[in-house]
Amino acid sequence: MQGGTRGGAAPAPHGLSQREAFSSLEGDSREAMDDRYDAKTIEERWQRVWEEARAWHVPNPDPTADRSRKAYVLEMLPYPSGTLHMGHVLVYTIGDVLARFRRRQGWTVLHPIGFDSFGLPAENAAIREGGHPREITERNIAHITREMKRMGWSLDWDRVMAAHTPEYYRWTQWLFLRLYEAGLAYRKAAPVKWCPRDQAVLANEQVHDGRCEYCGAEVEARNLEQWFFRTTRYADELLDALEGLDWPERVKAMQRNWIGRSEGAEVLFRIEELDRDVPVFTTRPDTLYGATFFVLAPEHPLVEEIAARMDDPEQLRAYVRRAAAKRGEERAAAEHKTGVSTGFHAVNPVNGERIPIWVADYVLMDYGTGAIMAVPGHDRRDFDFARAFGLPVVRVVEPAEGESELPYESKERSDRLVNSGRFDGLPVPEAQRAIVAWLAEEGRGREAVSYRLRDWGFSRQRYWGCPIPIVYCERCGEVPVPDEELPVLLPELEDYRPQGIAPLAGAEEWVRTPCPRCGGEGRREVETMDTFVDSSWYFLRYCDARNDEAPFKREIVDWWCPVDQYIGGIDHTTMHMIYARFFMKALNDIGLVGFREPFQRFFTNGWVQLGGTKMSKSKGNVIGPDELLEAYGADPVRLYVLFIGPADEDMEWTDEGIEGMVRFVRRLYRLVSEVAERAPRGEPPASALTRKAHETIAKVTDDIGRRLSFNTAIAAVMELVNELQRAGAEDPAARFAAETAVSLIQPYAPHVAEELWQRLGHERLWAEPWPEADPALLTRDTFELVVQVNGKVRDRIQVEASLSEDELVARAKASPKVQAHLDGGEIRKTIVVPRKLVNFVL
RNA sequence: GCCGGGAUGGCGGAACUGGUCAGACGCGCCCGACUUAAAAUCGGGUGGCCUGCGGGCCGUGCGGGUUCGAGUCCCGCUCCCGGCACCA
Repeated sequence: MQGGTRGGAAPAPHGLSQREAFSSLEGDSREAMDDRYDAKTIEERWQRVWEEARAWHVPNPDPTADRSRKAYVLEMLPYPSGTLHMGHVLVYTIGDVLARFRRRQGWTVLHPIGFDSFGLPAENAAIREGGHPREITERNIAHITREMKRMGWSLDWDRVMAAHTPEYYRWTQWLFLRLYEAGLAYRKAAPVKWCPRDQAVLANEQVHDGRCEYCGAEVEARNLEQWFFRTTRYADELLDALEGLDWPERVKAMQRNWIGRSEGAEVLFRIEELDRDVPVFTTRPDTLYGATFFVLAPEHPLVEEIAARMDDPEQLRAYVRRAAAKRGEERAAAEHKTGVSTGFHAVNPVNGERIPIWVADYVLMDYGTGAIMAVPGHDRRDFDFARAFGLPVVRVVEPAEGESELPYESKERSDRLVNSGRFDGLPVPEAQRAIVAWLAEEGRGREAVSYRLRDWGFSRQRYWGCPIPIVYCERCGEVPVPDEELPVLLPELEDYRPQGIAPLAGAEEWVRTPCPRCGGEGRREVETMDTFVDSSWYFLRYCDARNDEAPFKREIVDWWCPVDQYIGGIDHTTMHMIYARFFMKALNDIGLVGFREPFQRFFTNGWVQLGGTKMSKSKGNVIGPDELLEAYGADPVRLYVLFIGPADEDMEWTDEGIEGMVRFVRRLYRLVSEVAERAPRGEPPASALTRKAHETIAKVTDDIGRRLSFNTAIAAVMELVNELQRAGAEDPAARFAAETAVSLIQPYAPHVAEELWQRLGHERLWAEPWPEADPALLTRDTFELVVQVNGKVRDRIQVEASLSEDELVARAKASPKVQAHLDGGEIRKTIVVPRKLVNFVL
């Protein structure tokens, strides 16, 4: 624990205060041994019982069984870091409450767990520590598994998977081959950063100011053949299907932004000197007359053609090289726009005007067509460029009234075209239609849609990942490895540091393999898959986790899926969650699954903060679950992380808070123990305490099941416990109230609940049906009628629920307090809200 | 710039469909009981101002509005958080 290092705010180091708290828990020697809450003993005992009963294992149902009461509860696949952190504690506790709750409601619950065990962190840790990624990964998995079990999460460990095991990645490869066959996985040349001195591919983050992070050499762009999934084929569906998902609005908004659909037109410009047509994409076809120059991205294929015909191409080529070495962010962050004039010209199809062609890195090759018509009068970026290089700026859109400075980017309905030939005077929307229609007629353009979403480049020049099952043969070319030869095992490697094109290239014996098609000499693909491929289908594997003939059986997957409740961080919204959605659409089209969306309902957890900021090692404000478990026990920690605040918002951890939760658990423990011993048995009377218990059942059931409002459910149980305590252990309803409280708190604090349930003379609370509120007890036969005069509350009177509206008014009017305020006035209006209030308006 | 979310006591938060003097539950703080004392525990209090102790007035970021009634709905702002962003 990072004692005393967090912001200097805490008077005492955490370690200390927790140890004090711990000793005080044990401290009270005067209480009977039996009535002392000892988290450790209780938790170990019940974890053993559950393990022996295999309580959380769920067998696969008959695929024809009714699936109206199934719940697939899933937390995002964890990367197996050395130890659990507070984020895990929150996420898995949320899922666990839901899983335990639904099980007790008689649902068939799938609540599995696994590990995202391929990937850079393990590889980097291995490079740092000098071990093998596999050893480090497996050690971490073993450790984190123990911690997860100590948290008491009801996970089905019989279905555990880990992405780095051949049993799993065999099927990752198998699925890749299906996508490959369907034309959804393909290779194309794409630029990577290459350090000529280290002879290695660099990750984007390893490039600073166009230089290698390690040796400082100037980085080059290399076009490497890389693997892509055709995510863009589903761009429209990925966007439109968001509508039907029960996800938080901000998550949907993020995906919409990410997909970035925009409607416009593609327009063909003729390049005069090459006598070639080049398409551009624009969202403003109405501004076509305002195009005063034309820009190609530095990576545009025509740039080299142009350079080849220039008298002095060196300046242009140097610019292209410089642009290639820059990272995307560096290009975007550039203070001033840069570019080079080519001396070539493009012809505007609408008026035949010749405009100069420039090459500039503010135009991106991978959006639109990699070329633009520049309209500086109505586009900020083109305007900046025009200013920098003294290019003309023309106005072609004018607001209906008033002045407007250029660049004028807005497009009000009333804005009209000027300087646009025969389209002058047309309002912007009509002008767009008219110009596109004219272009289409002339064969110079058409309506077009462009997306920000790119195809997913999933090959990595790294060792610790799933090998891509492809062999390159001189005669046959690119050949997929046949299914029977899967898995393509990741070879053991002495040196797996990034070097050359990819570390696997160094495993010469592994690389050389006969071509599966012709038997001639072949070489294996040496790149590995992005770990997001592993996590795009893991939730399918859980359904049929021990199948060694296929990744899964379709009927079984179709029975369990889609995931009913997905839980995880909002930070995975745009990558993982889009990739997994893409996978389901692809697998459905291939016929491997019967649905198209993986996650029906999604809950985003907040972050546990300390001292106002997210816990992080670098800030030194980390509280580890290990220490908390030691100091307080799993139940109080589970209760507290869900009690601090709404689980989907960031929350501030405080030592006082968790200590308050320990107090609550101890109070519950003592109170229920007393009730178990002394409370009368038999049917509870229809008393206020009994009613409170039923109201609490209704509230907690709704809070967990419908609202996912975990904090308010705990508060409701606390209210019940408070009322029980006031009534005392001898109250005739005490036993029922205690049983209800224990039963309702069980999803949150399963160990102590089980212990208390046993004390109350029962067993197996985890399998006990969830209590149901008696509706007869929820509707009271009297209620408190609020009487207002002019909207101000003047009295509250107990009345029978059976009274009619007229009778309510009569009672209200009869109240002396109300009379005092009605005095002298004439009642103009009377509002009656049944079962709530009467309001007299004077 | 575009898009999304938010602002309630000393603090975390509650109030779900406009309807119980807004503030549940917890933390903190204050008072009391138990104790030689302390801790623990238990009981009580705790939005602000005024009070003749009956109560009165004000109060949910700011300014307007709708309504018998607004934390909740509408319009206009301020600030905070998040996503996208040379995306043509």
